[in-house]
Amino acid sequence: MAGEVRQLDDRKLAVLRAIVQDYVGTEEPVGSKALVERHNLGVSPATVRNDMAALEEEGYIHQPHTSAGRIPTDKGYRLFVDKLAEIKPMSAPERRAIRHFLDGAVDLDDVVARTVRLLAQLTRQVAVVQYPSLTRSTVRHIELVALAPAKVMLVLITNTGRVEQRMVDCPGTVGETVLAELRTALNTRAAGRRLPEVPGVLEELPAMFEQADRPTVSTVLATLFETLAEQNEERIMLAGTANLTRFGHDFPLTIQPVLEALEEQVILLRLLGETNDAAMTVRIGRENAYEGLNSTSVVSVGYGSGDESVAKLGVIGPTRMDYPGTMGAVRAVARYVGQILAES
Amino acid sequence: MAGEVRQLDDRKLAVLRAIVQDYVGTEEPVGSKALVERHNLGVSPATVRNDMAALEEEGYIHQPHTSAGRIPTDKGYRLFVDKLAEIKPMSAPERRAIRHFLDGAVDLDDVVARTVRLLAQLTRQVAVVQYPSLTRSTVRHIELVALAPAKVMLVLITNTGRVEQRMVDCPGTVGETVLAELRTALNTRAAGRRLPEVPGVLEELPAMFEQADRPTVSTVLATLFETLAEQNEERIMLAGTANLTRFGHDFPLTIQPVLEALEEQVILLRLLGETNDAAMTVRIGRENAYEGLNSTSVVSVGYGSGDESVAKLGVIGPTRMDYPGTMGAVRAVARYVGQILAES
DNA sequence: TTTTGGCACTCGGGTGTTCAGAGTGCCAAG
DNA sequence: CTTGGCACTCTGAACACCCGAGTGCCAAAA
Repeated sequence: MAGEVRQLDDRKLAVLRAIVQDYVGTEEPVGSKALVERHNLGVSPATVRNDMAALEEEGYIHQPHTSAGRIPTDKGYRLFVDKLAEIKPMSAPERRAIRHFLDGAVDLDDVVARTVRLLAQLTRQVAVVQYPSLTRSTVRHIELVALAPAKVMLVLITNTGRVEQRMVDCPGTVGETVLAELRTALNTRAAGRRLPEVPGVLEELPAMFEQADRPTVSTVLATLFETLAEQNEERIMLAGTANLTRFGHDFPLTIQPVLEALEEQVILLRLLGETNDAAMTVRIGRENAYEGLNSTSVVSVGYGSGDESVAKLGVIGPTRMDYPGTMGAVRAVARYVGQILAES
Repeated sequence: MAGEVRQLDDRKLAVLRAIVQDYVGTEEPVGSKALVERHNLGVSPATVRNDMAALEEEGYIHQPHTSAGRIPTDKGYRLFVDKLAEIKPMSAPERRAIRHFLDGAVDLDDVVARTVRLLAQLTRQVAVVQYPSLTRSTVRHIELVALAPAKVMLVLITNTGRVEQRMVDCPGTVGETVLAELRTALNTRAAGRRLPEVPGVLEELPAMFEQADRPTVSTVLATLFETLAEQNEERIMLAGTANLTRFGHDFPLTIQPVLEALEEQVILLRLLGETNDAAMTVRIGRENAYEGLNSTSVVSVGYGSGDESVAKLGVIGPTRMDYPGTMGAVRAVARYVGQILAES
C-alpha cells in the first residue's frame, strides 16, 4: 500500500512476467496480441496494451522501435527476479546426474574442473568456479624439504586439498635436525587452524630455537606468512565460452568485451567477490560494475564444505536468460560441490 | 625441371605471393588491376589475369563468384609458406620487450602465463602454451610426507619447476624411519634422471627393505610410477580468445567450433602433439585433423631449456593470417622461454 | 472507473528493380 | 608471349514498395 513510486496492480505484474517469459523464449519483442494468445490472462489485447503503456512509463519494459513489441529492461528483469519468479528446483533425474557427474572426481583440481563443465552444460552459459580460497581453509599439513644446503621447499596442504609450494632461500646452511624440529613445531601448532590464524599462533616460534638458527626460522616463517596472505593466488576456472555464440544477433559487439573480461582473472574475481556468501546474487546488465558485461547477467553463489562458504561459483549469460532455471542449477551445483568437499 | 605436376614460372609465383599479401592485408578478394597497382610487377593487368587463370587451374587460388577477385586456397597458402615467404625476424625493440616481459616471472606457472599472454598480444591471435612435459624433464627431488599413520603424500619436483603431488594409502602403518630411508633411497637413485628412466632405476628397491615394509614400499613406488606415466596430466594454458572476434565476417559459424575446440584440452594437446619438435610446424585450414579448425591455421613449435624441447607452444588464427610475422613471433617467444627455463 | 472493439498510423523488414563498378575471359594485334 | 580492347557477368548498394505486426487513442460498453 504505502508509497512505492506507484503501485502496480497484480495484472500488470502478470503481464510483465509473461513478457519476460515469452521474450526469454523467443528472443523477439513481444506484442499484446501474441501475449494474450500464449498466456490466458482473461483480458483483451487492448487492455494489455494499456498495462504495457503503464509498465513502459515506469521503465520496466521498452520498445526498440515504434510498432515493435516490448522488451524487458534491466529494471524489469530485476523486478521479475525479485518478486515474480521462484527458483526452479532441479528435477530428480537432474539431481542424480549432477551427483553422479561430480562423484567421480579424484582431487581438488578435478572437482573444480568437473563442476565448471557441469555448470556450463546445465545452464548452456559461461560458467565460472573459484577455487576454495586459502583464507577460509584450515591447515592440514606443512612440509619442509631440503633441496640444497641453503634451499628449502615449503609445502602447505589445506583441508580443501589445495597444495601450495614455495622455495625458500635461507641465510645459511640448514641442518636436517633443525628442519625436523621446525617441521614438527609448525605442524603441532598450525594443523587444524584457519589460515589467517596461523601467524598469531607461530609468533613466539623463533624464540624457541638456538640463536644461530633463528634467521633461518624467521625466513621460513616469513615465506609461510607470505603464502598465507597471498590473496592474488586466488584461481578461477572457466568453461562454456562456446555458449557465447548464442548470446544475441549483433555478434562481435556483444561478444568481444565479454571474452576480454573472461580473460582477466582479476575482473572475474571481483565479479564473484560481489557475491553475498549465503544468498544467491543476481547482477543484471548495468548493475555489473565492469562495463564490458553491461549486457550480461551474472548469477553467483558461495559454496563451502560446511555451513560456511569457502569460495564462489556462478554463470554469466545474456540478460535475456532463464533466471529461474539458471538459479536452480547454480544453487544445486553449489550444494553438491559443498557436499563433495565436506566428504573428502 | 623434373616432373612437378606443372612448373610455375617465377612471375606466377610472384603473383601468388602478391595475392596472399594483399588478401591478408585487405581481407578482400584481390583483382588483377589492384595487384599491378600495389606491387610493381612490370606487367599489365591482362598478363596477370592469364597467370591467375593458370594459378586457379592448379588450385592455388579461387574466386568466390565470377566477377570477383581471387582468394588464396589452403594449397596456395601452403605454397606461400613453403616457398615464397621468409620468417620475419623480430625487431630489436620487440625482442627487448619480449625479454623484459618474460624476465619478471617468479615461478613456472607465471612463466607459462606470461608467455601465453605475450604470444597472444604479439600475434593478435589465440595463443596456446603447453606446460613443460613431465616425460622430458628430470627429477630434482622426491619428497614423502606422513599425513596420517597410513597416509603418505608423495611430492615430485622436476627440473622445470613443476610440482606434482599424490596421496598414497598404504597397506599398514608407516614408520618415520622407514619413510626416511625410502626418501633417501629414492632421491639418491632418481635425482637427475629423466622421468621415464626412473622406474628402471628403482626396480630392485623393495628387495632392500625388511619383508614387513615391502608392501608399503611397493605401494609408494606404484603411485610414483603412475605419476610419472600420467600423460594426461599434460596441461595447457590459453589466451587471446577475444582475438577471435577479428576472424571473419561470418561470425557465429566460424567462431563456435573454434571456441569448442579451445575448451577441449585433449584437442589442443593433439594439435600441439602434431608439431615437429625442432622445426616450426604450420597447419593450414583443412590440414588440421580436427574439423572445427578447418578454417584456421595453427603455427606451433617446440621449446625447451636445452637444445631439446620439453613442450610446445603456438597460435591459432584464421587461414588468412600474416604467416611471416606470426612465425617470427612464435619462434622468438619459444626461444626466450627456453632461455628463461634454462636459467631457473 | 475499467475494459473493450475499432481504427488510423507507424515502421521494420522482406521483395524487386535498377545501376554502377569491379572483375573476368577472350581475341586480335603488337 | 604480352597487351589493349571489348563485351559480358555478377555483386552489392540504393531505392521504392508493400505487407503486417504492433501501437495509441477514443468512444462505447460493462
